Amino acid sequence: MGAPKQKWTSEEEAALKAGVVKHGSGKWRTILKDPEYSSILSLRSNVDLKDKWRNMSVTANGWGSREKARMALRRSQHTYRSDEESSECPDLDSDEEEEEEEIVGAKPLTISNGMLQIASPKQSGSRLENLIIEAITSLKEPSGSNKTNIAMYIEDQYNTPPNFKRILSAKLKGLATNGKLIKVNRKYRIAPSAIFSQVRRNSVMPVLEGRHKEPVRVEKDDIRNLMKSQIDAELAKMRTMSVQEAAAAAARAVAEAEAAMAEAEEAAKEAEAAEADADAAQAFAEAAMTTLKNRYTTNLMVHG
DNA sequence: ACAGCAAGGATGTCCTAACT
DNA sequence: AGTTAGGACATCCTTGCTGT
Repeated sequence: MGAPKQKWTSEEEAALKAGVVKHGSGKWRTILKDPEYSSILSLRSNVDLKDKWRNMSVTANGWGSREKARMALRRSQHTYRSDEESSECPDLDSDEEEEEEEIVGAKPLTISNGMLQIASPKQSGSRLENLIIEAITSLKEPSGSNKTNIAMYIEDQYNTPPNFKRILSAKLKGLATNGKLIKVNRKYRIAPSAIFSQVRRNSVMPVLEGRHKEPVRVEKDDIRNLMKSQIDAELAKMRTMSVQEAAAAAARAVAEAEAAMAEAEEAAKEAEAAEADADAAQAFAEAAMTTLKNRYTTNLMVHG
């Protein structure tokens, strides 16, 4: 190779991490230009920053065989604590305790019939599509989330297979093609129809933000809280019911869920129609602007 | 056309296990 | 204990895409 390898110092890594926190991942040039980090990262290019960030993400989430071997060695020497949350990604500290926490906190994902599934009993059967939607929703990035951030989110939450990035790329491409995601500037946003089908699976209606061109965002925590409180209330009711009453209540719940689904479907159609309206309106506005500009220029030419 | 970025290939470095 | 082979990781480099 041409240039000799320059190992990253902890100071450089810290500057990179701080830069990403401040400007976001993908803004490598901006981070380099930031006077706060430019002196520390003066020997690095934007590509170096990108590569290092990639490596840091891999080290923090995807455990290579070297780490596995180390962990196996340690496992044989002492036992682990198992009640800690996994740390933030990417992790710069090579602190042993944090490494252990990540392994313990990771939720394994498995591939079955070409679909990515979570092996955790709570969420078994979840598909990669759902995870992607969850990631984009949770990241709450105004202009959408790029592939790296989506991958990092999922890898942070779940233990992913080694070829996860490739699977994710293919899935994102597929979702963008079939219209479930909208890709703008390498960033992905959720198409309204995808949100409604996601919500339908959760049997909860989202709060619509009116006829807006921006995709409707569903607050995951709101859904979770709503579902939990609803379930708690239902369970409390059911404890006091007879078998017949419980059966009747269940039938009513099914009917309500079906009605909600139909309503959601209708709302999805409306949202899509609204989007089309907005596009048409924008096209009209642009045409009007062009006409006005032309008239203005003609007037200028005629009247001086 | 140019700049900036992501993706992926190429290659040096490090680590571990096996062997002597 | 020293050496070596193989694998994994870290970094550099190239290419193609996208936006201005």
